[in-house]
Amino acid sequence: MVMNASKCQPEKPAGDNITLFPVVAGANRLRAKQAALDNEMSQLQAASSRRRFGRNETIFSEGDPAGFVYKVLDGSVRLCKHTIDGRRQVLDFMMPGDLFGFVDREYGFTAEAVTDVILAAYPRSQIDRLSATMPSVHRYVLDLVSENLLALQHHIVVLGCQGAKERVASFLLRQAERAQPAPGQPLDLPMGRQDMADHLGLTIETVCRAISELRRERVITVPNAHQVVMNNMRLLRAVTGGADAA
Amino acid sequence: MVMNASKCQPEKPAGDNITLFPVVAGANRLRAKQAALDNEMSQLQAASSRRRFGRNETIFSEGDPAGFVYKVLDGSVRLCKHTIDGRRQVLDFMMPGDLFGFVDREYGFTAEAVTDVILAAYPRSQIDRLSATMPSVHRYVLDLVSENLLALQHHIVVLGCQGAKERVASFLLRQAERAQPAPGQPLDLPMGRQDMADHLGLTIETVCRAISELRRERVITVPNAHQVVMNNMRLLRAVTGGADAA
DNA sequence: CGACTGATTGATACGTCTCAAGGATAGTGG
DNA sequence: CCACTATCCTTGAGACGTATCAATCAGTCG
Repeated sequence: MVMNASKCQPEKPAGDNITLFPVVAGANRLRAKQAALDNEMSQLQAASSRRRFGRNETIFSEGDPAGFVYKVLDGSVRLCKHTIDGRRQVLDFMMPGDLFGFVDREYGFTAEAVTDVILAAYPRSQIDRLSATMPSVHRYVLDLVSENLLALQHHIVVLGCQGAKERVASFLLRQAERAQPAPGQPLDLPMGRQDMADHLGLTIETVCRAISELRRERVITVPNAHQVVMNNMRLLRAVTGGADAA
Repeated sequence: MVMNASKCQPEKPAGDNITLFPVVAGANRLRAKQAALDNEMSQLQAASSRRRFGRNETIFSEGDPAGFVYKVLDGSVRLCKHTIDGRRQVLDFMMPGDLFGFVDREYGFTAEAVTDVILAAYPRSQIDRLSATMPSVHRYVLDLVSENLLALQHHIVVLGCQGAKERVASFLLRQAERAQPAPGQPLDLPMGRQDMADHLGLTIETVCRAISELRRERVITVPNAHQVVMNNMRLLRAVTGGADAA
């Protein structure tokens, strides 16, 4: 139970940089304040630390005081809700470059390492201070939350309207959009089938059958359990039943 | 197709006030800036306008430029996503006092009047200006969005983990928590069965059957299609299977 | 009163879950 | 290096829950 299923590269710089906010924070108008921003940012980066977690290790639990905002540098993370009677819902998967844990004073979900993972941890106190004093940072946080909101809304449509095959197709499309693999190149799926199932409100067997069916229909190719090649994006989108328009 | 099913009271002050933000914006530290805030707020209120929509009328559509933030003064509103092939997902219902439309430059969903409805419309430009200059307002907007986020996450658990009866029970509990009816007093459900079904990812028949079952088990009493009395909150929570802990 | 809309109930079909049995793959230890 | 073992994935058969189709019921409005 030690090593990662999808082998964990020892030294890939991954998330392109370890700063909390990307250079362009969603708008160009920040350019003028870049100097001041850089200063604050270097403070933030100085206060940040790296953390490693092994596969299936818990990063934080729902209800814990939200002391840190995390950025995935390498590996992937699942955000889950656990119900009292033991059911589990995976809200989302966080991939390299993604931020999580920036809402509210207590974490609203549990974060677990899907693979061995390297994170950057930023103190919440610093983020809050920055957000309060710098409109650009505040704006960026709001943009992050908004994006999050849209993703959740879309997932509600998936869970509320779609059948099993449609859900799996939507999931693959979303992962492909985030990872942007070159056409014909395989898409990495670090999470296991059970994780997908708990994300899509299905059982592991139903996920398997849906994937097999898409494979039989030649919509996708499945070199191994953790990789998929999308042969026909158009067709895959059609499978979702119009829920994924783009 | 004109009058409301759950009779639309001609002059109930409803949302307790017509200001965009309540007096206490989620934190006490605002108190000091109250005077300045009041000034800004009065400007905002001056710029706001009232709007009326009839039952099933569209308030705005997904993709429309987000010119206004709305507050429900009377009646109720459903926020939906429509898929290309005609399926519909109701993301949430907005009741008196609730705000909607404050994320992003384009609306991410369609808003429709469930009943005849009276709204206050606030120009987005003003809100953005306030939010950029006043940290307290910014903070309040963030709180609103966060609350929204939590609600969506919870609903994902409902759709992903729960069966039909559990979903209906969760829905009733949530509505009761928002409306806080006195014990033994009926809870108003302005929306029809089809709206509930599209919210819960079920069919209208399944919603009916779940409600009937809860009625047979004496967990709820149903005076009419638009009212429910919760006889046993504890039992109702147990029905949800532990998804609604509080 | 009579027609309409929405809610409810019943019978059946379909899709997903459950339970069970192989099969593939990676890590372990001889 | 190879067999061993554990874990995960895949497939099948049958059970269960929800959707679908159809009919009835209840309330509202003309």
